Amino acid sequence: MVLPYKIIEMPDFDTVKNILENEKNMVINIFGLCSVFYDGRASSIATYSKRLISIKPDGTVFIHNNKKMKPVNWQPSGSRIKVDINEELIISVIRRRPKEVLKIVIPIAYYITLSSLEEGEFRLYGSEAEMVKDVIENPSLIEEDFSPIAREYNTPYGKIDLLGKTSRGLLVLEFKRAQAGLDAVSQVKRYVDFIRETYPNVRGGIVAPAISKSAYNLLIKYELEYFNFPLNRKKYVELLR
Amino acid sequence: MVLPYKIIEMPDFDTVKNILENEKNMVINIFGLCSVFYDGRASSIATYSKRLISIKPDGTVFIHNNKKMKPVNWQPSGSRIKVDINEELIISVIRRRPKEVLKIVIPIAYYITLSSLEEGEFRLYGSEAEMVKDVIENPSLIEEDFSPIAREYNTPYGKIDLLGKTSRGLLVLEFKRAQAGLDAVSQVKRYVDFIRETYPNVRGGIVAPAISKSAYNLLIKYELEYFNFPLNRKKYVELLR
DNA sequence: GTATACATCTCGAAT
DNA sequence: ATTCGAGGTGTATAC
Repeated sequence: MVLPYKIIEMPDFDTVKNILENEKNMVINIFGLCSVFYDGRASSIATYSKRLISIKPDGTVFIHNNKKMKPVNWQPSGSRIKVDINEELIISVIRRRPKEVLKIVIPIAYYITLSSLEEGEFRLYGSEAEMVKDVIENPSLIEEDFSPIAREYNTPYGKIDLLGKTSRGLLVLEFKRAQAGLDAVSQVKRYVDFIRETYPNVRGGIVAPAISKSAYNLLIKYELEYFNFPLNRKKYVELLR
Repeated sequence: MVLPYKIIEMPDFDTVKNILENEKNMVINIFGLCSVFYDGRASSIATYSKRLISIKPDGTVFIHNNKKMKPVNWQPSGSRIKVDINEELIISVIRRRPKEVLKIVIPIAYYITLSSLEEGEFRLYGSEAEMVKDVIENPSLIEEDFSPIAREYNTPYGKIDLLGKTSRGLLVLEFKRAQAGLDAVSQVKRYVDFIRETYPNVRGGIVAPAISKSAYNLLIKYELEYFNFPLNRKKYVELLR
């Protein structure tokens, strides 16, 4: 039986270089002392410290320290990897668009692991798209005579989540899966202003399980409306059993 | 010399449980077959697949598959970890606020690594805050007679990056380190509308290295202004040498 | 390619 | 504890 992993402790630089250049289907983790230089959308310097470097077959690279979710440095998928050996091991990760370079300088590698990860099957429940779907399937959740016209309706100033009408005219709806903030109010305002240019009889509203105090104040100032719509989580929890 | 890591291949469940409960200063990586159930802000199911689980001392947990930057599942720092052994190894990661639970079910663990990662020193150059600083130090970059009054000036509808005045009245400035979009325009609009309520003689503008076409159109519609301000990257690149 | 908005966004700062 | 906005946001999607 072939094991789905390989581990090399205290590898020399040639071994690491060889692995990085030839193992194209494994996720590679290197634990070592390293300094990291980034230049692209911004620039950064991370001085020598013990960090964990992960490299995926699709060109994703990230470097973690001992805290938090966010890597210290990274490069998204599609990046190209180059390895050089000097006094130290140097891994360069290059991205074309936007043009950016990550340079990882490694004086000591404590171990390197190769693991044959899979993509796996994954399902997520409770997205904004599902909220919109729920409303389309049951429009009276919004107003008794609400009837949807278009989903993701395009305007020059952004896409309307759901455009519909009632006996009182058009209704522009912006959905938020969590508490709505100022940005959500500004979105609806942009859409309603645009629609109103050609169709004066239009209202706008936010559909969300909650709204921040100042967002609500702004909403009122703009003469928009708030539709409280608690995400029905129960049905998703059922699926997890 | 004590090595800054430990690796156990094909560990039994008791060994993994013991490590997770007692090794409080190491970053722990487990490569194994696992299924993952998440319920909290949303819900998700990841069926059995070979994935890499990382656990940091601060309670951060993330689970990667073989592609992309984003973990399949995760839990941010501050989460509490509980380990149970049944037929399978079950790692529960619990967060209080918001209330959410991640359940990792592991029938086979191929290896577990413990690595003593450090926080390290890190500096980032090229943030929006630096742009604002540059303008404050050299206000004529905006307009000949521009003079800053307040940074991060608070309004009920968000914070103004930089409030200043010229001979023509007040000037509200919103900075963007990259290309400005519709959202940036909406921000300035909110701030200018508010200031105008008490001080009619006010203009608003976006300071950015670029602006999208539709954002520019909206800017004009709102009678706001665009100040082209290319981020001077050269000085940061110098620092990387 | 460009742009727009979502995200279990994460994270820090300020109230 | 809440809320706001920045972020090297990443990611998918539509044009």
